[in-house]
Amino acid sequence: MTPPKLLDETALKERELLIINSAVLLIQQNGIENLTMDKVVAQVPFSKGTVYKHFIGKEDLLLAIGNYSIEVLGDLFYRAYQFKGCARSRMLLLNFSYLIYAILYPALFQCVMCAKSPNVAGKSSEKHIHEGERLEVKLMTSIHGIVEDGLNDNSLALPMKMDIQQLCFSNWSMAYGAITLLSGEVEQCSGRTNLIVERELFNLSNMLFDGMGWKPLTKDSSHCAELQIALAELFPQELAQIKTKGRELNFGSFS
Amino acid sequence: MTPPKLLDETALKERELLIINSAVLLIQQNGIENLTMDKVVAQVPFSKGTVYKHFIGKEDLLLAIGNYSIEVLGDLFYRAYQFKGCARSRMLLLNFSYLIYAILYPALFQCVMCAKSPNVAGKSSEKHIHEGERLEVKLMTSIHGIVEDGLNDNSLALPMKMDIQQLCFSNWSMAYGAITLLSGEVEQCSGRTNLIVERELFNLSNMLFDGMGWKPLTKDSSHCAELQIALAELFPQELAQIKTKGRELNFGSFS
DNA sequence: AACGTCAGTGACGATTCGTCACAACTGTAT
DNA sequence: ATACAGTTGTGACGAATCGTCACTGACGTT
Repeated sequence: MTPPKLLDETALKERELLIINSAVLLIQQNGIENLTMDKVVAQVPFSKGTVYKHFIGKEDLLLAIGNYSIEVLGDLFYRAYQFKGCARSRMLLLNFSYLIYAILYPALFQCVMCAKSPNVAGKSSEKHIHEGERLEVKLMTSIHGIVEDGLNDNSLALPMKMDIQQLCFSNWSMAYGAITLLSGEVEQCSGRTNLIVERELFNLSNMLFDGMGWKPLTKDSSHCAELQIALAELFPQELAQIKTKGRELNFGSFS
Repeated sequence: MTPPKLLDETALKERELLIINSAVLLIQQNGIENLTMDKVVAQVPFSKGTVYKHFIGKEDLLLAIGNYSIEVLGDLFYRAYQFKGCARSRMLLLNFSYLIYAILYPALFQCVMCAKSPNVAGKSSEKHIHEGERLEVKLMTSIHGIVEDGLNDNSLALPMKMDIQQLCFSNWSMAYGAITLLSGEVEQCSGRTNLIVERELFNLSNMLFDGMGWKPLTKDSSHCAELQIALAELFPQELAQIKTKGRELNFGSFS
């Protein structure tokens, strides 16, 4: 009585990924606001009905793209977490991996934010929502891990009755704010003149870490030189890709 | 030969405001993603053509709403700037006025972010874009003023070769990140459990100010008690309104 | 060969956007 | 009063998009 499964599970996954990649391409070309299901269908060797078998609507597709984006970011974070060096240096490195991500994949960066909005999540399938939650936990694990390393080697102590989660969030929201406001998607920020995103992220991170009392403090260490070396060693491909785009992480303006 | 101006300038402004307010109401009810020009037209005693005389498109209307929102926020900021007390306290107060704004007018808060996206600005009229820039400068003036006060009374010194604008931006992006991620519009943040936006904003602000070396440092002052008193004195109406919404700024969980 | 099930299709109705040809109005000149 | 010119207001319309559903075709079982 079990109805025969005529369709391969992996083939379905592959097709889903094909649709997602086509959509990402369209977003890169036309902007997220001009993404239409009709265009996606036209890009893909399936009909509209088939696409709607995978994604119950436009928002569901957007959420799936967001999930994919989080996965990409998660890999970058994990590499920063695993890198050598003291905890504070690695947290700075992680923040810069976030920046690299935002520069390299602006469309993906935008999709994550977009997928977080309640209107998107509200119209999405349970399946994709749960998958997103799973991926986010994985993402936070790297941040969590670095903070714990700092606590374990006594370079960091929990300040002002805060717990680990709060410290993680502090760093996250700071980096998020700086990158969001400066990394290009927001063009009309009046305070933007003369602000250089890599310099501000660097200063802001260090001020926050100093405020946490996370050793070695800025006055006792040359975090900038360290960071440049670590970036070059950990993300050589990504930095080259950024150069291809005509951009470059510039540390010349601050030392 | 001058063609007669049959329409009053102030009447036009009034009508524009009426359209904006109707749109804001619709956004509050249905969410920003379900705002349609047809619905706006239905809410308003004018025809579609007339509405399109004021706003060249949906995005232009959105930008105008964003401008209106910035104006509202600018008033709150200015009040924080003018309040008594030391500079650091007032900057903290300003950050909390931002939070009050986000809680009290979530639709407006969302519109500002939305209006910043390039797809909206790209489809808007020059007139509304310029007006937005003007309003933003006004907004930044309050932040700028508080930092300058801090520099003047020597409670703050520019750290690490940074200038005033960079310090302003640091505070702004930090507050922006924390409030955006926690103030409710973003529901699915995995790190969100057990995080209380007023507590995190308070801690994050103080850590950043400590990192800047902005006196009095946290260890030397009871910023929390001060803040509560200042908020009650400066924003009594707003706090009452927040209570009306079933929410309340809760300082019990941290002291 | 007949039948049942499932994948796949694309035409269709419903919405929404923004426009434009026309209607209505206002003030001035005759 | 009437004619007229310029301005303002209207809503029907075409184009674009969304998501659905009745249908087709392929495959396996009886």
